[in-house]
Amino acid sequence: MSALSTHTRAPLSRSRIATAALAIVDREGLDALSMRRLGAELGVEGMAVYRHFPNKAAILAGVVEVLLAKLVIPPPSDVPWQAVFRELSHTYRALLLRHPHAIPLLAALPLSDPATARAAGAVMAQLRAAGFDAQSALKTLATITSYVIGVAQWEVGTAPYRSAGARGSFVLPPAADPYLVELLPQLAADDCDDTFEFGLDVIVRGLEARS
Amino acid sequence: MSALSTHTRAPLSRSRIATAALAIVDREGLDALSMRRLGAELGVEGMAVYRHFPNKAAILAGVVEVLLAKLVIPPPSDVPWQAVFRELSHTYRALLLRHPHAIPLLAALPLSDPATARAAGAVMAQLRAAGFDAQSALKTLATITSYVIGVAQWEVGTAPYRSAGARGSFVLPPAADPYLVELLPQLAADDCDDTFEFGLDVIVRGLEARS
DNA sequence: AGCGGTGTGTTTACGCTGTAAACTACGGGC
DNA sequence: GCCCGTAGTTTACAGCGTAAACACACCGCT
Repeated sequence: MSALSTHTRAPLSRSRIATAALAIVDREGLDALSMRRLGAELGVEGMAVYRHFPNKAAILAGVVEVLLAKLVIPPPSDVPWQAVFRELSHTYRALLLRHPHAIPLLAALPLSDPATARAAGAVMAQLRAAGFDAQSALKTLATITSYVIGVAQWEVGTAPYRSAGARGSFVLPPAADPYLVELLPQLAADDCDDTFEFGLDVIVRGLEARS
Repeated sequence: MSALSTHTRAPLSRSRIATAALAIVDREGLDALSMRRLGAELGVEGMAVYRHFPNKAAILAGVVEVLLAKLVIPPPSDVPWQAVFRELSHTYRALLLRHPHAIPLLAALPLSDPATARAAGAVMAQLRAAGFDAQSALKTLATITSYVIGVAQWEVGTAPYRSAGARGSFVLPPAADPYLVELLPQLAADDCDDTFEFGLDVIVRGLEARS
């Protein structure tokens, strides 16, 4: 019986495990990802995962890998760099927003793993092709990456306030901080896509002004 | 004896606890902060902390509060907004770099606690005084906050590579990703303060171009 | 056909975590 | 002098990451 079911189920693999881990993170948040929970998701006993990953950190790296693999970065072309720049930013932003619970993972990117390096390298190639010199391209990459991730974090962090505002139900206690009272309705009224576009415009214009 | 020592030591308090927690985080990293460890730091039994904070999340909020209290934001003046903007950015950046292990805490800022609201409100006041309308001020705040935090995260995350580069000892295995091989020396040669200034210039210029 | 090795998953165990509950001891008001 | 509230301690529990020992199915060899 149990032998049969063991025999029947699909075998574990690095990618199956990483994908399952991402599914848990997406569905239940980063904290919900434990070895035992991951095992359960795969119909297996937790410790089984250690046959394929040395430790939990490696699994998180695997999740990052899965995420960055979804990031298709087109090869350099003769499209004006501003358009390319905007498109890459939007693509990355969309990925982050599709996996809000995984943002801290991508924010901490140590560039160590090949997945990150590959993505970074592809963007660098784009920028170089657009005429940026190596150092400017790197600085630009750092700037835009920081910005996109930062905004996504801001957005996710402030989401509760926006939705509370939309429902017209701020949970503010009557004696709340006056700054907060002033800030929150503005925050609630804020359209994050607009805000992102605002900052993206600012950065693109700033880069244009530099040349 | 033990009664005496109990009697002698300074009593616990919210701020004493939060400060001790920050000290642990600074010295040993976020993961090292546990209730028992925090108790030990205070010469007390872990569980004692629960008399002053309802749970660990509240302690982390307390740490954020302590950190943001260090952020002195000058009142509005007639200094050109570009200078104010640059100074605020540098001040915040300096705070983050002085507490690198706490960056994830500040990155996740949900604006919920009064401390965050106070700081955000003070910056908003500055921007308003400089002639930004309310929505632009908020978007600008979001942009610069995202950028400063993002760069700090980038910087901390890539620090190992820079220091390895400085020592001329990349730990890259011979068969490393070609992108990585190309990227890493550039990264190692990068001066983060320069990179920060680069992006800050870009943003300031972009904001100027907007008006 | 039988046998040993290898590789995958399971079991058990250890020290750690956050925190609920019960307990102890001190200080101030009646 | 008692009595209560407050601060700190003790004990306990479920869950964590992971090391180690174990069980079992498969493969190639003879």
